[in-house]
Amino acid sequence: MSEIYPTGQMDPFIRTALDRAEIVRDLYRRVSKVERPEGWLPISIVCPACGRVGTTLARDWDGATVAFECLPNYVTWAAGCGTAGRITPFGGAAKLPWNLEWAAQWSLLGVTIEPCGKDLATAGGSRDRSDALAREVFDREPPRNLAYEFLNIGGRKMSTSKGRGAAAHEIVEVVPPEQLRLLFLRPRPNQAIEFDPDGTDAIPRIFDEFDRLAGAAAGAEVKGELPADADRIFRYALLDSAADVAAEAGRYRPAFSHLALLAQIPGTDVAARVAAEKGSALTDEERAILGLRLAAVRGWLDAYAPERARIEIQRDGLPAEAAALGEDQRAWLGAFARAAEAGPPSSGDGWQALIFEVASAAALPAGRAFGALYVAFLGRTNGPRAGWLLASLEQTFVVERLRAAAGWRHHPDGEPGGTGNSGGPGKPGGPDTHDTAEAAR
RNA sequence: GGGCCCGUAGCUCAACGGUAGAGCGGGGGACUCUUAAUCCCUAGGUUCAGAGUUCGAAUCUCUGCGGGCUCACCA
Repeated sequence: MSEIYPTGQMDPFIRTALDRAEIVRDLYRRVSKVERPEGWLPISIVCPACGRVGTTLARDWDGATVAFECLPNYVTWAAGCGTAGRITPFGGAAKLPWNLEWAAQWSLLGVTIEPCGKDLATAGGSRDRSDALAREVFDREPPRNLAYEFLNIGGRKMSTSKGRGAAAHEIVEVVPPEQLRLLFLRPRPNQAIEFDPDGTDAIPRIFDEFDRLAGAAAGAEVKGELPADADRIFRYALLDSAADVAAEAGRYRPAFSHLALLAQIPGTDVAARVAAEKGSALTDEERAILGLRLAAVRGWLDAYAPERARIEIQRDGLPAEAAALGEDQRAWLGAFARAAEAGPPSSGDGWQALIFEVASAAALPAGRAFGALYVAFLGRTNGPRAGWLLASLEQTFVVERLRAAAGWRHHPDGEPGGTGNSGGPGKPGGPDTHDTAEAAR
């Protein structure tokens, strides 16, 4: 705005404001209960000597010039230089006070609608003053207003003692532009946006919602209900709202939570995995999307993710959750330990194949086999692709842990547990497993 | 003290006058290389409370309670 003053375009409004200074004064008093001194003029002179704006006081408008003085003690935050004199307040020599400038802009630019934040829209606030100024000083209906709400970051202050606050620049690091736009577009404008990324799945969720809208825009069937304006919301969430929506919507976007897993497995070529899951090579655009998401994922895991999103190899010992393992799973783990020791696979694929192979031989459903592995190594019933997880660990640790998990026994009544009902068709395992069990105790 | 927004299933929200819904989570099930994936089933919430308007209210009005934000000047 400040570059408009020198062009002279604001001059007519400055003149009007000065001519109607009494109306402005009265209006401030009426609308906002702000009392201006007698003879006050709605103008801020730019001191020709020191260039300060806030330190000057103007009076005595004669239709061509005003008297001004740059006062040392007018405001507390700056000291004027003491210059005084008369000046023509046009062409950049002076500025209008905020509320008048706002109202003048509406006339200058022909604004018909201008939403504003609720801090300005409060009763007797800036918006009320500018509206009244437009009507009474510039003889114009103010533009249509629409007060919008704020974005709250989980009720947290901007900077927390832990340094994991929610300053804008920090959020931007974890939420890429298009997802951030979606965050603002989705709720109604008069509704405050509660965004609490800390320890929640708020960030993954906004990615998922974005992907869901993309899916819908691409014509795919998506789960759940869609908002009435789903296609428009998606279009305007895009950085370039003139972009080819269908093309954008059709791009392959790996799910955030899935990437969060892949990113936590050491030695994984995430791009290769994602391409394999897509079924074809990634396009340049998709590579860019992946890069952005991976950065977001890492930032999220680093600063915001809840504990349950972090996977961690339980190095210290067999997780307590292993108590819940079934007999069939223990037997399988024992067999798998032997197979792994006899012929350790060298790759994630190899491990993955071995898991299925041994599970098949033991007639154990794959789901239970995988579940047993996750419990043994992560202390949870699910996790990232087990083959690659095992491939990232040392051979001896893997075998050792498998044996320990196979031998863990709840053992409430002293019954050794070798009831034989786990043998079944699965030859491998049986006796060895039980021996291991005894040894482990 | 004034203004605005919100209070609906564990969580995030949708329905904005016409039989309370979705996603996620939770629970159950399926799946021999998909394994926080995918698919199927399931949850039963006095819609903050009270009063009013209406044939009918989560939805409109009023009051109360609770939560959040905002309000000199300057820009």
